[in-house]
Amino acid sequence: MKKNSLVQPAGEKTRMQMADIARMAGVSVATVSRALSGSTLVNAETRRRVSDLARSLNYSINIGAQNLRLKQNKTVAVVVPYDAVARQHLSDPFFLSMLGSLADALTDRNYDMLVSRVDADRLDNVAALVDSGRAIGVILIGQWHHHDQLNELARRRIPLAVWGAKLPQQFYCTVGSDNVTGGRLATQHLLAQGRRRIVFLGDRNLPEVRQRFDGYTDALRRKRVQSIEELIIAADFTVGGGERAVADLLARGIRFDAMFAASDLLAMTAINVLRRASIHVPHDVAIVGYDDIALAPHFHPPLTTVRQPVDVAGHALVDMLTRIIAGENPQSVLLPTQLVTRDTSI
Amino acid sequence: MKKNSLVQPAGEKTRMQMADIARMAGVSVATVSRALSGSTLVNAETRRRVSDLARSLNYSINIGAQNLRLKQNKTVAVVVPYDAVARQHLSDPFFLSMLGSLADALTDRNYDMLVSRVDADRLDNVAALVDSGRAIGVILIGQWHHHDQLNELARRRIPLAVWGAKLPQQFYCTVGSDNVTGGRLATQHLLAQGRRRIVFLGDRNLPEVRQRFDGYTDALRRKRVQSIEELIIAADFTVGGGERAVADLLARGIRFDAMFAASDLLAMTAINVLRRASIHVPHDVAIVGYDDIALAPHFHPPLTTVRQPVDVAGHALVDMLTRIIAGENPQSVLLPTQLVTRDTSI
DNA sequence: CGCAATATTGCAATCGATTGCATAAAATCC
DNA sequence: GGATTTTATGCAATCGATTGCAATATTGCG
Repeated sequence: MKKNSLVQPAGEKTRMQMADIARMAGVSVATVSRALSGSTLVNAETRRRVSDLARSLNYSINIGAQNLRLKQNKTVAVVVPYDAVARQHLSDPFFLSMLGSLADALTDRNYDMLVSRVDADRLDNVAALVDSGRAIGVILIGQWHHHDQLNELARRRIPLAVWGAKLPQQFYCTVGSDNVTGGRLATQHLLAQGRRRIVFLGDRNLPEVRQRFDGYTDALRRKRVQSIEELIIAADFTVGGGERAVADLLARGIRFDAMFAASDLLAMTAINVLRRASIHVPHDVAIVGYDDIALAPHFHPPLTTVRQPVDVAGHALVDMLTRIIAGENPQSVLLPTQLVTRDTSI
Repeated sequence: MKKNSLVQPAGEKTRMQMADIARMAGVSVATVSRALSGSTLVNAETRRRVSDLARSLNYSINIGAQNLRLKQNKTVAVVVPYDAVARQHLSDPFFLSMLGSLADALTDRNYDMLVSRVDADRLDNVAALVDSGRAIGVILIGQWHHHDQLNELARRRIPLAVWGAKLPQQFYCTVGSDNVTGGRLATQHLLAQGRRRIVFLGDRNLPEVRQRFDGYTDALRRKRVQSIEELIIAADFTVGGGERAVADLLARGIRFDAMFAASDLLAMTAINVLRRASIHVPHDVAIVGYDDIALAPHFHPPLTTVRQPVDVAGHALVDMLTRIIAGENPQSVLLPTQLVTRDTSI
């Protein structure tokens, strides 16, 4: 008889709402609202009756309306800058594990996770996520070389937590691993094996890689080993990029007896290229990667690498963001890195 | 003086809203609303003035309020069932690429993507995502063995699109690759190389793997090759699981000259274990994987595999979901698979 | 110039929830 | 028994937007 039953003969298109529960329970919406929130202002028996009814009808409070009324928001945007040119997707497994870690941390705190790919050249778009009330704050994975844009976001008071390196003149907060120490540990380990011609593989334009490189040069300096320009190789984080870089290195006939790669993916790619050239790892070339992704211990040979504590990272980022939202002014966090010695470097 | 200025001395805690723009522009909120939506009901000059003002103040319409009023919703939940016991995280790179593909497809259609890990044993929780208005529909990656729970969700009229296998007695819609053909292609390819003792590696309890296995047995039958029970090896999708399974296979001294693995990750793990046992790939054992993940062509040796068209998959899933939401009753989609011959099987 | 047609704008109801305040019913007290 | 307190419920305003309808300002036409 009602319009509803005509519009959608197959079933209830229109979602259940509080007024429906109220009518069926013979009470007002106010009472339903109170009952469902467990208020003691409503009679215990009524409360139970309403709750049971709501449950049996699979009713869930409309979050949008609730958020509007309460001026609250339990959604965090997780942004992965996306290089439209390089199609640098979510390709690195490290990002995936990071996403998993964030999902865990946010779920723990009862936040929803809105995942957004944003064009790296238009990072100002992330402000709209907050300005429009879609999210209460932003966690950004992939600092890359967007320092200035991130500072601009912070200036606009967008609650923002970034996974990356702590830099001078930085007005946004980061959580990152101790890249300098990580780079130093990796390099010292290789030096301790008697290696002297150690390749550094990675794109130093990226702050995190730059810091790992600083650790590398620091380790060399401490050991009074001359740093060799031709062993410093630029390679982006893509598989193809690493492949080209190492192949090129071989083609140029440059001798080296070890390599420190800025990511496990790069290290693995390098190992594969070397193997194709009949260069034995670790006998001819010892290799240390960075990240300790899930695949690292199962690679052949199992990969020596510097572990970034991903599981801690998610919680640290969420923690930082909630504190920023609460009006605090937290310091950037440096998580400890740790050398994991396996078979590519013995 | 106001309470706000005490709570948040640094700046404007309260977000800009339409009323603010209206006051500053000297018009009513109605006019602002119309101006920002580009309505011709408002004078062109006023429209421009209001738009400019809004832009210069970084104002964005509150999506929550807008959705409430318009009874619309542009958020899709992407759910990855999470096995609390096995800690089967988002570990497989294939899932990651799938997530990327979905992000692309949803962004194209101007949808937001809410990513949710849900306990695999409590899949009924995903209904709440829709019932509460958080999302307008659900895309689920990881059918696993949750057939019944998924049917139950469909029965409750939750708009749902699943990546997985099409099964009998299925009331939800799936997009998946043609697993049977994929399995057959892989096996026929190995048979064509003269291999006869072909290991099948994978967990046949999972529908997709089961179908790949059906393709495997079908190829054997067509070629009148006896299927050998001891070559059928159970292995879950984790790295550790594959490692144990293959090591166990070797320990039991079972002879084999080829292997069809249900995922690239399994294939790679297997290759590493074999190499450690000095078994040469592809000379001693030819291997074909499944998925064609980004790493596959860069592995050593480059991996022969069956490609699942991930890029198409995202659009297909989003397409299916929007059609379900529009009240249509789409058929499950079977995407073509394709053998990619590389070096592990020559 | 007067009236109709048209172009702009604002008022107020609405979306689905929450909550202060008023009120009705029941319980308690003197 | 009547007054007062306590308990339970409902009314109506509110959150920040959209839009039908009414009202006003402007223009065109004879």
